[in-house]
Amino acid sequence: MSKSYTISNLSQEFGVTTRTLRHYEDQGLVTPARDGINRIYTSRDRVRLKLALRGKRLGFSLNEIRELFELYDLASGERRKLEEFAIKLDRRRAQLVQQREDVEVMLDEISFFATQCQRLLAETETGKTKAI
Amino acid sequence: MSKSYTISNLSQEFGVTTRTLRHYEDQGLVTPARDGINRIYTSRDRVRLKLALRGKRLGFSLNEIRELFELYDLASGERRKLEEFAIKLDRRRAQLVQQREDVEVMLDEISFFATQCQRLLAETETGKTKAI
DNA sequence: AAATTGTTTGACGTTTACGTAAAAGAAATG
DNA sequence: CATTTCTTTTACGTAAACGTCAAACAATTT
Repeated sequence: MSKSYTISNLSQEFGVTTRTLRHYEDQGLVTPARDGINRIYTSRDRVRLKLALRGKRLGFSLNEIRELFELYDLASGERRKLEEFAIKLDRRRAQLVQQREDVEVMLDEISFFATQCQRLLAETETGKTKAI
Repeated sequence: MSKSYTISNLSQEFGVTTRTLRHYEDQGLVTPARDGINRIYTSRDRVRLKLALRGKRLGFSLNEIRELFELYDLASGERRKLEEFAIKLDRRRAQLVQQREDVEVMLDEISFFATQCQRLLAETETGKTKAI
């Protein structure tokens, strides 16, 4: 008897709208059961939602996320599927490595600007402005 | 006399369409000069394009990228602007830190799957399949 | 000169990821 | 019982980021 959630439960927990959750269902990212007419989300749905949102933050499309889920679900290994899987994985990995690099560079730049900014703010604060 | 580029030069170098470059101009990300009617991109445009594409890979919108460029251009420090700048920077930094975390987790997961995948592929290759 | 190639400016089309509104049913609460 | 509150489906709307013509002009190349 694992936990179950209503649509607003998950909506609130993850800070998304119920519309979003229904949309994700349309896109096959979550597959809640029904209590009569109402959606009942399982902890599996919750995990998927979490993964989906992380994917989103990384710029993956819902479609790509669904594909990843399908790959996660790949249980019995048909050779052909596995090969495709391996190729896709490698593409993703390369992409992520690039992204990690991007993030590092961007963080460096931002921290430079932040420093500059703090310095300038400090100056004006102590009245050390050039002109006045 | 720094280098200059045609639209197809940059288009090819960065693997984007000319339409994209024109679109980025519409959005104020690049500001090529003109040789008669034709666009002439400077190395400054090239740098901006590079930055823009990195921003895109990280999931920034063109609008956010433009805002960042405006911040880059912020030369004379009006106190108010600087404060807003600092706040925006901090939000971005938090976002990037989260993203870095996301990337790490995702890379871990992917490498796990890759390993599994390789193992399965190796098995089928050597005919060590369970049933047959 | 004719044809190809590269460029321009519109301008409408498309995909993604939801937003938003409407109408209606179910459940909780005063 | 009446009224919120939560939920449902249906369906049109929208913002972003280009795609995709079309028509026209300029510079090369044959």
